[in-house]
Amino acid sequence: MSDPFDLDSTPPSDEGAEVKDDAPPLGEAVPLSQQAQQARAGGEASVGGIDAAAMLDDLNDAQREAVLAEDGALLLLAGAGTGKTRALSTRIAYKIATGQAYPSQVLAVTFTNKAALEMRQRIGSLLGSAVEEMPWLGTFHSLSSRILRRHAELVGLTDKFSILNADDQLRYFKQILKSENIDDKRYPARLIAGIIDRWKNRGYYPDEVPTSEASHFANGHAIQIYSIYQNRLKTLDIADFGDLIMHAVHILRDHKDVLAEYQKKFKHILVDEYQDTNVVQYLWLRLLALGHSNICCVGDDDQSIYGWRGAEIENILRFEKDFAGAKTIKLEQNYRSSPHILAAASGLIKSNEGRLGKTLWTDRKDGEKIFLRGCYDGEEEARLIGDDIEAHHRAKRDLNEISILVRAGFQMREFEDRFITLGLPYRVIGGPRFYERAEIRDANAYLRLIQHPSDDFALERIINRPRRGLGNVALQTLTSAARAMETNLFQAAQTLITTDELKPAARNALQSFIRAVERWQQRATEMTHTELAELVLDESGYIAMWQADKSPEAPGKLENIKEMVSSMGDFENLAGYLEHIALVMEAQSNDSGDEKVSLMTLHAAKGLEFDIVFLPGWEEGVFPHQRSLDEEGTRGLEEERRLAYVGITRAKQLVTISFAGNRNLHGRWINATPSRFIDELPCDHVQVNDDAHIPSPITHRATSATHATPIKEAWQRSPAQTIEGKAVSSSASAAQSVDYKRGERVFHQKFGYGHIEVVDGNKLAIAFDKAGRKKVLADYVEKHG
DNA sequence: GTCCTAAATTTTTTT
DNA sequence: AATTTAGGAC
Repeated sequence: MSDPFDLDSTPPSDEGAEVKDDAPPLGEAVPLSQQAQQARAGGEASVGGIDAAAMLDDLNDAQREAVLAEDGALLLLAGAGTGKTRALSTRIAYKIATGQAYPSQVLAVTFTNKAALEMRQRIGSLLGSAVEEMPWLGTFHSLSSRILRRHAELVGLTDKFSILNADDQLRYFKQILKSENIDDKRYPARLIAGIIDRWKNRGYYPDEVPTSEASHFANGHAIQIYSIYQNRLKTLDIADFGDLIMHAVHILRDHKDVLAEYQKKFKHILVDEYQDTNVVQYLWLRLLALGHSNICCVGDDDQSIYGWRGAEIENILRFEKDFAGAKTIKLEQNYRSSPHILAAASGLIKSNEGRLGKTLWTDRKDGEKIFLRGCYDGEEEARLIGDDIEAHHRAKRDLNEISILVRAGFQMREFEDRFITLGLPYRVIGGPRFYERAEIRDANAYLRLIQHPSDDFALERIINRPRRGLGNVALQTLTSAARAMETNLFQAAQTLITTDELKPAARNALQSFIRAVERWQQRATEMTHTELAELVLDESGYIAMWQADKSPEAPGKLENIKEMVSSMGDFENLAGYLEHIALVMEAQSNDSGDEKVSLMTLHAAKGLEFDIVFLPGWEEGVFPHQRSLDEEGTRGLEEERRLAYVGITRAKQLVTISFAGNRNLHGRWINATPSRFIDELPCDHVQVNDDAHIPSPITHRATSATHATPIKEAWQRSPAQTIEGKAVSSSASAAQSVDYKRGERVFHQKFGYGHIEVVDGNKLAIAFDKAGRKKVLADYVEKHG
């Protein structure tokens, strides 16, 4: 009887909720201005001892207007640093505190889990502990997943469906390409995946794709694969990321009764980062908001940076047409950045066309101009930034308030290398994720298979990990058997072990594997999911496999698995845990509050702020990224420019933009040109900085740009030298044969000091004091007493 | 079926 | 440059 997703579980009582839903304690009947006065006067409007009026005290006029605006469609056009999350959270908290809505009647949607968490915390602190639950606050994906589980049968799934991750998805596309005899050189799986993803972002099932697109994209192969793929997912009872939202929209669209239920349920809909919504997400909102149109969207057209994921900036530009009678409130007072930073960012974004147009202003007067620095190459850039950060650190600046924002992940490496050498503590945000590590995915695959035997992707992953003698041939046989029977691999395997299609050795191996899984499934009902995980990882031999592994990373992997198992205790049951890892991917950061510099991509930085921000790699081809220009033209360029805008506006006090004259990109030296965005920065707010305060070890470089030099001239002069003569550096350390022994202490140019753990010919596995375990060639280290 | 070597491919951004 | 994939030897 207990349905975890019961729509009306949170209000005081199920029956009562119906009535109260229609007549909230203090209602829309009272004009809002009056209501606000009441609230200010003494909090009569408040419920549960919370002082709703106090929430308004620290807001500016526009923010207060946003909180108090009448029901109906409302667009908050909020520039960077204008307190949009604050306004949105307060609007929700205010509605709850004044009794206009129960927490369970508020649908609040964000894009990232991080944003959802932050909003939850903000609302929580506004409301105190009085109202903790906000069951319908989450990301589009997590909320859709909930809706989908509740009505899965309407789209041919069960409530236990698994969620497919991008990795397995791509592997499966490759399989289909092969089995359909499609040339994967001409039509790479990535391309097909991209096309299908775009269709899903627009909400098209295979039979709904416009015919012209269906026949032209990838010569018709895309639609062919999409159709096969979607059918297969259905038989396996699996949904991918795109499906979560697409299926939810189809359910709402095709089942009036279900839609009505949710429409009635959600009295208030609030959406964060509206500029990033794509077509399906728009439909999703549109359907749910239909009727009362009680929807409040917050966004900034200048921060739309997810066009490549299907985001339609038009959604926000069109808002007032979409929702008749919509009201727009602009939040323009910026509380974050200094005037120079704000002016530089505003000047840059002016080059974009088709903006809604906001004028950010601040009453701050302090602050320095943006620093611009040309460097010889990427290594020097990393060194100079490292030096700057050390200087800030010595000046007692908090490292947590310093960040380096890069265009793409590969740019992070040289900074990590440099920071390790310096011993400078740093954290990578959105870097390699815990749940994406191979050992964690293996362990989870065991659990997925037990939970949901039709999860072919899980079975394929672990059927031969550890080695059971079930290699490609056995898997091939199994796959074709499954296809012939039109069922999943697990069921096919159960049949296959009763026939003699497989050789005896393989058949026995398969049989004992299947029996083991069946046994674990039974045990699952009689123990906690944590105990189950321990049992399975032990009995399967998976733990033993890593224990027997002599490679230096094996102990770390075992450590990760241990961490994973212990984290499972935070979840109610196995299903809850699996749902979490599929949707969240990020392990809860148990960051020990230590001071650390943050390193991340510009995309990951959205919504964050720092005192000091470094923006390296502003070179044509890197930023704006070449691919973006090639594939999206002007549209792509404008999105890159918005990304630059996002980067600059993260800073409260200090921005340092830099570029290198020579850049090593995947092994080739490129003679780089400074980014066009540098030219677009207004000169009055930029200071060309040639490291007057930090002596540069590169002597053959021009070092004379003055503060007054216009930006253009400065960069044309400074980093003009190219790479000749540079590539000699590594050949100097000729291979002298030295004997190394286990336990010996050594020094490495990049990783610092460490001791040898394993000697394998001229290869050494070394545990570095700061850099952790690495495999290194003996030529690159020297002995150290 | 497994292991080793050579070649190809990667690097835009994420739920 | 580094990691993944394919092919060939055993």
